[in-house]
Amino acid sequence: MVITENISNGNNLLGRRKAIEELEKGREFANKLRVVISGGEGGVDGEQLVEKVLMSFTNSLLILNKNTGSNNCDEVYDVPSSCGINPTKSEDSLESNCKSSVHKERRGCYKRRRTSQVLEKESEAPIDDGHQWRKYGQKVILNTKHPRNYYRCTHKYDQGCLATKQVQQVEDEPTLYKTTYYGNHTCRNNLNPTIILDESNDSPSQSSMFLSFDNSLPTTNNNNNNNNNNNNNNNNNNNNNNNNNVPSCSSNDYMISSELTFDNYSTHHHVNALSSTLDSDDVISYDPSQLDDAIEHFFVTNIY
DNA sequence: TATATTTGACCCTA
DNA sequence: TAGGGTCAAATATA
Repeated sequence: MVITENISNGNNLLGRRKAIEELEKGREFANKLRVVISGGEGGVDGEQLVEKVLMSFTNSLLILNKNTGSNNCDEVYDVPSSCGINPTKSEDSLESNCKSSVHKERRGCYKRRRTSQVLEKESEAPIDDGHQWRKYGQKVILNTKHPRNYYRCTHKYDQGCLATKQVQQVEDEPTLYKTTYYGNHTCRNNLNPTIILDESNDSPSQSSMFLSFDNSLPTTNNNNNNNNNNNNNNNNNNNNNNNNNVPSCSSNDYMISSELTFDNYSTHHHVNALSSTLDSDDVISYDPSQLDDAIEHFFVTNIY
C-alpha cells in the first residue's frame, strides 16, 4: 500500500511508519478475510480475522492520534435515568411509559450535552444520511433568522440509540443547511459504514465522507444482528435514496474527504483524515490505485 | 390505527 | 437568569 502523508504536524516519522505498517497488516488480514468470506479457505477463523483487522486500524489510529497529540471526543451521553429504556418494548410503548405520572414529574430532567463529540456539516439541502430521524423539537435561537430543528434517532427507545442532530438554515446562505450531529449511533442501522457522501456537489473539494473506525460497536458477536441489520439497511435504502450514514465523533472516527478513489464510487472521494483527534488541516492521502478492494469492502460492510 | 410532526411548556446549564 | 435542549399533548399524515 502506498501512502503519501501530508500530516502537517505529524513530525513523528517513526509513529507514522508504524501506522502504515498497521494499515498494511489490516489490508493483509482483510485479504484473508475476503478468502474466508468467499468460502475458499477452511479452518480460518473469520471472526479472528475481523478482530485483527479492527485491531490494526485501531492501532494505526492510536498512533496517528498520538502523533497529533489530541485526545478529545470521548463523550457518550448519559441516558436520562427518568425514562427507563426497555429494548423489548416498542418506541411508542416506551413513550407511553415516559408519559406516566412518574415520568411527568421528572419532565425535563435531561443533561445538557457537553460541547465535544460533534460533527458539523453544511449542505445545500438537509442531509439524508441514511439514518432514520424523528423530529422532536424546533426552537427559535437568539439572533438567528431561522429556527433550529431537533432530531433524534428513531431507535432511541427501542434500541437506546442516543444519536441526535440539529439542522439549521444558514443565515447568510439561505440555501445552505448546517447539520450538527451529536452522539454515536448505537442502533443496528449503523452497521452501514459511516459515510457521508455529498454527491450533489460536483466539486471534490466540497464533498466529504465520514468513516468510523469504532470497534466498540457490535461486530462478530452480533452476526445474527448483522444479518438483521442488512435487512434493516435494505429497508432503509428503500426509504432513503441517498443513504448516507450519520457520523458521530469518537476517538476512532475519521472524516474522509476527497482524495481517495473508491472504485465502487462513481465520484472520487479524497481521503482527508480529519478526525476528532486530528487537526482539521491534517491530511492523509492514500494512493487510490493501491487501495485494496478488500479494505474497501471492509469499510463499506463492517465499519460502523 | 399507527406513526410522525408541531409546538408550548418545562427545566438544566452556562 | 436567559437561552437552549427536551418533553409530551395535540395534531397531521399515511
